[in-house]
Amino acid sequence: MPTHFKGTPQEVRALNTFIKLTRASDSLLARLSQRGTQGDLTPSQFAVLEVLYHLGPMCQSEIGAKLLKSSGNITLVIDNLEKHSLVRRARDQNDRRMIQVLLTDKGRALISQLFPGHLASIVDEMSVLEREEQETLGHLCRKLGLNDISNGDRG
Amino acid sequence: MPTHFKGTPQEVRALNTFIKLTRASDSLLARLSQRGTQGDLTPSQFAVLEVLYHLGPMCQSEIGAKLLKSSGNITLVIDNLEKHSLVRRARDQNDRRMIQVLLTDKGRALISQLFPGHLASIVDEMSVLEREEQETLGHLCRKLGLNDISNGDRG
DNA sequence: GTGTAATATTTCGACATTAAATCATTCAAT
DNA sequence: ATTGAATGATTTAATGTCGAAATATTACAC
Repeated sequence: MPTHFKGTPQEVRALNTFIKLTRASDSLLARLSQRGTQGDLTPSQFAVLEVLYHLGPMCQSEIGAKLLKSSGNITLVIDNLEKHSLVRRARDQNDRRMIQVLLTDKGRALISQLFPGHLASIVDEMSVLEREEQETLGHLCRKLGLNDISNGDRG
Repeated sequence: MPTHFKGTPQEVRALNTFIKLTRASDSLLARLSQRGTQGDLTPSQFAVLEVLYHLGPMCQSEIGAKLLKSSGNITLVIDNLEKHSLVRRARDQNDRRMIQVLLTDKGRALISQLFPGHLASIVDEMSVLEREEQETLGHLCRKLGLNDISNGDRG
C-alpha cells in the first residue's frame, strides 16, 4: 500500500520501497503456501527439513542461524517434527552441550518427495520476472539484507 | 543462504532470488525492530496504529485486507491495543456487522510521536541503495507481489 | 579439583498467526 | 414477513515467534 504519507522525496521513496519489499515477500510466501506444495508441514517445519536435506545434520543453534530464528523457536519446531518422527535428536559426542538434528528415513523420504514441487512453484512464481530482472532483484536484496546481520553462509 | 542445490540454471536462479528476497525482508524487519523505534508496540500493533493514523478510522476487515492478515488475527491485535487504550471500537450505525476502529487521543499521540523515528530508521536502512536502485527494487517487488493477491489500494 | 565464565538447549509468558467453527447482522428472493 | 445466503466479528486449537530466565555442559583460570 504505497502510502499517502507526505514527506521529502527521499522519505517517500524509502517508505514505498520498504512497503513493496515486505509486501512482495509476504504475498509470495502466502501464494506458495496456498499451492500446497509443502504438504502438511508448516513453513518453519518445511524450512528445517529442507536445510537438513541439503546441508546435512546440524545442531539447533546452527539451524536457527540459517533460518534467522531464535533458539527457543527452533526447540519447539524440532519438538513438533520429532513428534511426527521426521527428525531425531542426538547429543554431540564431542561437545555434549550441542544436539545434532538428523533426518529420519521418514523425514528424508518426505522432503525429497516434496522438494521438486516446491521448487517448481518457486520457478513458476518467479517467472513473471525476466532472467535479468531476477538477477537484479537478487543483487539488490542481497545488498539490502547484508546491512549488518550475520549472513555469510554457504554451508 | 544461496543454496547448494544442483538444478537447471533457471531453477538455481529462481531459488536464489527467492531466498535473497525473503532474507532481505526478514533481516530488514529484524533490524528495524532492534532499533526500538516502534516503542513497546509489536510490529502488528504498530502497523495497525500507523494505518489508522494515515488513513483514518476503518473497520477490522479493512485493516486485515491492508495488512494481509486474517480477521481472527485482527480481532486479537485490536483487543490488545484496546487493553492499552490506544484504540477504541465503535459499532457502525448503518451496518451493525461492522466495527469501526478509531485511534484514541492516547493512541494518536503515541503513533505521531513514534512515526518520525520509524521513518528515519527506514530511510537509514534504505540508504545502502542509491535512489535508482531503490526505485528498481520497488518496481521489481511490485511486479512480483502483484501476481494475484488483492493489492490495489491507494487508500 | 573447584569456581567461574561461556555455550547450547529448554522453559515460560506474552503476543501473533491461521483455519475452522460459531454468532450476529444484513441483504436478497420470495 | 420469512427464509436463506453472504458478510463481519469472535472464539478456539494448533503452531509459531521472541525474549528472558533457568538448566546442562564445557572450557578455563587458579
